[in-house]
Amino acid sequence: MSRTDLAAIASQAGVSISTVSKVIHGRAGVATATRDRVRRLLAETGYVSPMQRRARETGPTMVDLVIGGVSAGYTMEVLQGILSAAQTIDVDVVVSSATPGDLHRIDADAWATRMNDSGRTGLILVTSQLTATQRAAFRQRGLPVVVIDPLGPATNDLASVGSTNWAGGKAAAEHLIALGHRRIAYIGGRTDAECNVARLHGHLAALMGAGIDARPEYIYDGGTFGREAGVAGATALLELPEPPTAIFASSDSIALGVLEVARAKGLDVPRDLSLVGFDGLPLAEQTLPPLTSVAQPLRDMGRAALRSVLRLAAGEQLDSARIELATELVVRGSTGAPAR
Amino acid sequence: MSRTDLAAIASQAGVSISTVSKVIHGRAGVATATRDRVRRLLAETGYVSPMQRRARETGPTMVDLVIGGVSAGYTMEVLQGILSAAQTIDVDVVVSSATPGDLHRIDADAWATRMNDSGRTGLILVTSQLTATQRAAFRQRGLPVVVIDPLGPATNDLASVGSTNWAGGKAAAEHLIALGHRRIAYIGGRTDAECNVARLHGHLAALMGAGIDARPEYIYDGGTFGREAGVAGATALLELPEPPTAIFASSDSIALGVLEVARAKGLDVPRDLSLVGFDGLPLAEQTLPPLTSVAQPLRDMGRAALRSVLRLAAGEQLDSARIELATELVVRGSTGAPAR
DNA sequence: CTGAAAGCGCTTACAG
DNA sequence: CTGAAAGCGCTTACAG
Repeated sequence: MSRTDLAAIASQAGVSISTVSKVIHGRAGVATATRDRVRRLLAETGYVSPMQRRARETGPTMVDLVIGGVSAGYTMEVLQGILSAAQTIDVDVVVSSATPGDLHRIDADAWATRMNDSGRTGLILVTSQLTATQRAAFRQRGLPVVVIDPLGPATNDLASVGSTNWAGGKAAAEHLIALGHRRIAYIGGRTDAECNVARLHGHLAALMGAGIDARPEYIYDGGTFGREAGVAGATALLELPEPPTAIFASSDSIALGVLEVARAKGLDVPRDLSLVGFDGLPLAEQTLPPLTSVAQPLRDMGRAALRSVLRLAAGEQLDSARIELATELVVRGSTGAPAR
Repeated sequence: MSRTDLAAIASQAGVSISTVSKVIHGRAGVATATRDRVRRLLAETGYVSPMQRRARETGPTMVDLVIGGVSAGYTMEVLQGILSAAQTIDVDVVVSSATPGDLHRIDADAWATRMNDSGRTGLILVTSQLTATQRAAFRQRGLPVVVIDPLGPATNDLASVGSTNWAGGKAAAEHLIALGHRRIAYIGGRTDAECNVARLHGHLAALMGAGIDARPEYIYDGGTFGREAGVAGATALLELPEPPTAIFASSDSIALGVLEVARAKGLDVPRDLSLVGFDGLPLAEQTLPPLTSVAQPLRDMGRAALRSVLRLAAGEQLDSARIELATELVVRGSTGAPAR
């Protein structure tokens, strides 16, 4: 980014330095047309006043983080990862909360301007997505954005951190297949979440690899990653004429819901029903039986996102716009060989 | 604080403006004695460059928040309360994480200085405590501190926000007594947490009020507010020669552990065992059966803490150093009349 | 080591 | 509505 000063803006706008100064400070005595022209130029060039520049150089490095829209357990893990990494490298994290829906309605231009004014270095979003217009607003001001587990598909113009969802889904199903299961159901999370689609397709790939038909009635669309999806899904699946002997839930929260239903129905897990979750949250260790789960390295993902945003802010190029950390199948007590 | 500019410092130090400028920027060409004199004056007068001044006046209000050491569900509720309140009044929240143990080891002087330099307005701690020395460091710099649910007892020189733990504990036990229970056990959380002690004593007060003897074997010291305390406590309590017909758990997480054990033992909740939790986390609605719980208004507590810290920063006096918001017993499916 | 003087980028009162 | 000009506080090259 070139060093833009008032003089540069002024000459580009064809006005005097005084006029630019007035626009910046919102003083009266500037024609609307002139004001708009200068404003646009100010935004395009990403003008930073010497004070702001100085504040940024002197003050602590500050990164914005937007959470919201995911389970408390998931969010806390990512947050802890980011905070612990931030602490060691002396970065301050400004946290705010917004659902993906809220986010789309935010005026990114005003947001980015504000971040710039406050000397923020970059932005990390959790399980969310920005519109192209919003991303442009940040890019224009040289504010890097990194998304952890973006809802939409990974694109090259958006830095993102995720995990190997497809491989994780495949590992989960393969584990169940290796135990002898043939009737394996899938309970999905948010339909608009790319990670959910990848998990499902990993699951299907494993079935296909083992020569098992993917029955449509064994794929339940939960709509959310919450426990309620597990309750609804398990209820529906276990009432099928030929119920599954194993369920792969696309989140640990969903798996918790499944566990509740199984118990309410008097089913023993894993004897009557095997269950695999996804996320590897701390709560997976604490259920009875402890939950077999595909663990995402959520803390590492938080750390990686912070590192990426700082590297981008320093003008470095990322090796790849998309970072995928490895998932790991953690086998606990909720999976076993099918009874029949 | 008077408006100190370089000229004022220079005249007080008996040197030129140039020299002061050199000292500030650590440039060579200043005698050690001169440098020291100017440095001292700079510190004494609290010189703030126009850029810093501008940044602080222009910039957003920023409050520091330290989380850690409590369950994800609890923390997220408080965090959401603080963040939503902060959003509406345009305050930025800088979050960091530290266990109560970490916190005691931190050099508060350096911390407070840093907060001052970064233009922070105040500090909110969650379920934690500062030493007297640490509190003094913040007081000296005019940085207000508010603690949500402090570990130690409430003192007049520390602003804190909590809930009516004693009344909540009493309400829980009274509810169980009203249902006909006489053998009511208590599973406690952190022993060093004042709120835990208050809940226990509310519980005991209810028993006493109903003329029920408090049996020592019915009071289990879990040591933590986590699920493991519930597992250990329920296991011990249910193996007593005369097991309780109801358990009051001092946190929802503990109650979850109790629920697991009850199921593992084939006990029906609430027919064989009634169960009351404490906190009113979202997860309490999602268990099977849904958990009767003494709800703390965690989001409101977060909001109140933010409001308090801002009022203190504005130089206002709080009506009371200790704010206690009302708990509310939310009756769900985990409590009923004892079978026998 | 020191400071008068020129210069920096920005702001503002004011003449047109 | 506009901009030349004076001024702001700070920085810096340079003469002493």
